[in-house]
Amino acid sequence: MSHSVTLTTLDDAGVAKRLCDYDILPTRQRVQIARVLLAGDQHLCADQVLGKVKAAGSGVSKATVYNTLGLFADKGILREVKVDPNRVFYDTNNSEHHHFYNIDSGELSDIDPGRILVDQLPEAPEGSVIDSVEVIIRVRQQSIPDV
Amino acid sequence: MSHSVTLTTLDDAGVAKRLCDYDILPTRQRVQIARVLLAGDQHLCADQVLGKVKAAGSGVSKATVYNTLGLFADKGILREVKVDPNRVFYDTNNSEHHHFYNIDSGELSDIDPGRILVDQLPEAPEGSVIDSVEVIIRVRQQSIPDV
DNA sequence: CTGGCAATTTAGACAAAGTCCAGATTGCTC
DNA sequence: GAGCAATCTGGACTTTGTCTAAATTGCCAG
Ligand SMILES: [Mn+2]
Ligand SMILES: [Mn+2]
Ligand SMILES: [Zn+2]
Ligand SMILES: [Zn+2]
Repeated sequence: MSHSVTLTTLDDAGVAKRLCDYDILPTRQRVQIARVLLAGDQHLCADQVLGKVKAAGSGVSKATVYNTLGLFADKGILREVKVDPNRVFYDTNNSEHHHFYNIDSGELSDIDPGRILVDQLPEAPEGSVIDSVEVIIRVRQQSIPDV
Repeated sequence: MSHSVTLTTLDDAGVAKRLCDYDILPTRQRVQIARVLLAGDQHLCADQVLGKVKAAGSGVSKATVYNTLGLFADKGILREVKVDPNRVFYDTNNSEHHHFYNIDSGELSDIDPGRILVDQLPEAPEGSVIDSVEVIIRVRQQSIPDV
């Protein structure tokens, strides 16, 4: 069993169990949000999650979506990715990995782990301790070269 | 002469010349903003720049501060650092380097170049091309260990 | 059961950061 | 000095997210 489950076919009971594993009380709203998220590896922002939950016919308020995403991130079932000053992405892949960010399309994608290596990590400034190391490779749409 | 000038004693004429070097027409407002910025190596957000300009007794509008910071970044005299979803930092050090970001204090600081090395850069996704590579080391205030 | 109670959810007000616009200013050039 | 393009400006507006106070829900003791 992998740590980052990506089954499309996760029923409410399965989702609830998974939430419990992360010490999250599985309310109706949390299960609905988790179902949308755990449908596969994704990088979604709060708005998109709200849209998908609503599209799925479930009624969940904006405040609850924000509360829940924050809770999920705290509990470690999701990872926040802060790469764009306008929105936080929630990453269903909670293992250590880095990202490409397409500044034209706004699309975030994983960098194949092992395809990058950060060496010689420096000491954190006096009085602080490292929390996370994040590599972001910003990419642009390739422009057509002149013929 | 280094590329990133950090003189505290840069007069209006000097600043204006520097703006011209970057192909920026030195208006009164742009010079005032540049004086605040080029006073030393700093990582400031728009609000802080606006505050400093106003504190210096110069009248510059919010819209002009935003326009000008964007222009300076486009022209390459400043670098935008996107590490916090709430604000963009403007870095007066426009050379390639990476950052520590203290998530408790909100302080951004440079990583000594050469103290970090990113290896085995992966290929950009099909149809895209690398724009920049950014390493962000998030740090926390060190908690006091139990006695 | 059933009232009590804490946790959760909700609508909508609010806030922070940034963008946009239409009119005013500025700085050339002729 | 008039004409003109670039720039600047106040303030309305947008986006993303937070906050609050009231309603709902889920549990549990009695
Ligand atoms: Mn969004
Ligand atoms: Mn913002
Ligand atoms: Zn990811
Ligand atoms: Zn820097």
